[in-house]
Order: sequence, then C-alpha cells, then structure tokens
Amino acid sequence: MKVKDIAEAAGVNPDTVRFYTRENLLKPTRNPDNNYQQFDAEDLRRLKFARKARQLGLSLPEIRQILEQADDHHSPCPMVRDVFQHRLEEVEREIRELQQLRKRMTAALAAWQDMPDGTPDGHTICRLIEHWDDPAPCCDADEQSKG
Amino acid sequence: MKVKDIAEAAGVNPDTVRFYTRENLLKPTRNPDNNYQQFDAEDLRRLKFARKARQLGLSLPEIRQILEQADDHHSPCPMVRDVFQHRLEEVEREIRELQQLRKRMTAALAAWQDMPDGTPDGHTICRLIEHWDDPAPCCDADEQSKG
DNA sequence: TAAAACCTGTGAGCAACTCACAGGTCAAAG
DNA sequence: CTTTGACCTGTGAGTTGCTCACAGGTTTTA
Repeated sequence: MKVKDIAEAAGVNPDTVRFYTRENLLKPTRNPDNNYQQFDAEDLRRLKFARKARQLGLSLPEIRQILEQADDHHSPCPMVRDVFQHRLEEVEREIRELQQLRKRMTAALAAWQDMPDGTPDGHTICRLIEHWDDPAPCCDADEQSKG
Repeated sequence: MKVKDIAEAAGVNPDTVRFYTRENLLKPTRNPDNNYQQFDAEDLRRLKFARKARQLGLSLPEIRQILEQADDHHSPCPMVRDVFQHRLEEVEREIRELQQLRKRMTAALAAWQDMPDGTPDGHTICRLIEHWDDPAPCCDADEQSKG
C-alpha cells in the first residue's frame, strides 16, 4: 500500500498519513527502487487505532506511547484505562463550562431584546458585551498568571 | 499607563497586551523620549472589552471588526448580536458532541471492567480502543439526559 | 553607581493537522 | 516513445491565541 491507499482505507487525508509517519506513529518500509513508503495491514491497524484514539481525545504523544508499549509486547490497556479516566474528567469539566456559557448567552440574548443598540459615544464600545458579567469566579481566578 | 500597568488593570499577561497591540486591537501612542507605549483609559476599555468578547468565544478578527466599527462611529451591536447568535449555535453543538462522547466513554469504561487487558498479539493493539465503535455519522437521535 | 525591574521588537513553540512547492516516478494514452 | 496526469518525495509555512525566550535599551530603586 502506498500513501494514498492507506489513507483511503482509513478514511483520512494523505497528508495526515505523512504527518503521522513524520511523528513516528507509522513506520513504513521503503521500496528500494523508488524510495516510496510501503504500508501493510499492521500499519493500517495502527492508523485506524490512532484515529479512534484521537476521536476519544487522546493526544498524539499519548497514542505514540500506547503504540510503543504495544511494540514492546507490553499490554497498553491499563494505561489506556488511566488516560481514559482522566480524559473523561476533562470532558465532564468542558461540558459544565459550556453549559454555563450557554446559559449566560441565552440570558444575554433575551436581555438584549430590550436594550438599545447604543452607538459608541466615547465611553462605551458595545454595551451588549460590556454589561456582560464576568464568568463564575470559582476555580479559575488566576487563569492568566500561568500558562 | 505602560504595558505592565494596563495588563494588571485588565488582569491579563503583559505579553497579551503586546500581542493585541501587534494585532491592532490596541493602538497606544508613543512616548517620544523612550519609544515606550502609552495606554489610556480608552485602551483599557478596549482591552477589557476584548477579553470579555474572548470569553464569549469571539475570535480576534471578529473583535477587531467590532472595535473598528466602533471607531467609525457605527454601532457594532447589531453585528454583535449576529455573531453571538452564531456562536450560541456552535456552543450548543459542542455541548451535544461532548455529551455523546461522555456517554460513550462511561459506557466503555463500564464495559472494560469485564474485559481482559489483551496483551498485543500481532493482531490487536489494544482491544479497548479497537472495539470502540465509530461515532454517530450524522444527526443522531438524541437524548439530553443532562441539563 | 550598580542591580533589578521594566521596556522594545522579533522569533519560536504549542496541537494536530492541512496546504503549498518543487522535483522525481509511474501508468496509460497518443 | 513521448506526453500527460496522477501520484510520490521532503520540507516549510499557515492555522489560533496566546506565551515564552532573547538581546539589548531605559528607568527605578537601593
């Protein structure tokens, strides 16, 4: 299989295949005649695996780690369970934050029905947004102090 | 006000101030003596506005557009309403997708309680993930069990 | 007067691709 | 047998919104 073949088989962009190869998630052999990359069924499995893991929110370094463990004949599954558990917590946090945001946005849109447009007068840029309260202060007090 | 002053007043990283200046969201004057940037109360309003808009999910180009409309003495608010409506739809879509994901993850974690770890055998990398079904292809029959 | 803190602009790094470019290779058509 | 077009190669840049690093100039503090 050449790049385009494996890409089609996995339903991804050929550039993604090249990118994953660059990132050492795939390790194709080379055709000595023309230096083309040769992928086999195992590579396809790895690629499909990587895509599924990406859909679950795993990062490429995490996926690479899993693949390398598998290469070393260690079972990566316990690790996957851990990563998964962690990722689930993240997902639930993201859901909570987005629900907060949605709530505030719908409330704002409703309130704005009754507000004048407020052409800027040197003091106000857009009162629609300036009158927006800051988000819940609870656990994100120092979000800008560290990256 | 110098960079650090306005940054502190708005609660952001000084590098963010410099970045916004580079991006033409802020247009400080210059002290001719030392070429330092001088920000005033209007700049602070713009910066705070930009931060609030970012919290709402507006992009920097969108924010710049709003600020430029305000500079031209046009009311940006109707535009803000449109952008907002659009953004709200995005947020709701994101919430739906994350809820789908959470559902699948919790189901998977429960199912994995009963699955063997499955040391890789040349055919399988990690059955925990390989047995994960592909996500719903389209507008899945929904359930919103969460509020 | 020297050290610390702050200023300047620019360039790189992050994540995970995606696209562009320039040149090499191959299969089929003329 | 040559041309055409699709595919291959590697590398570098663009995306988004910052954040950090660097090297050198300025101001403040001790």
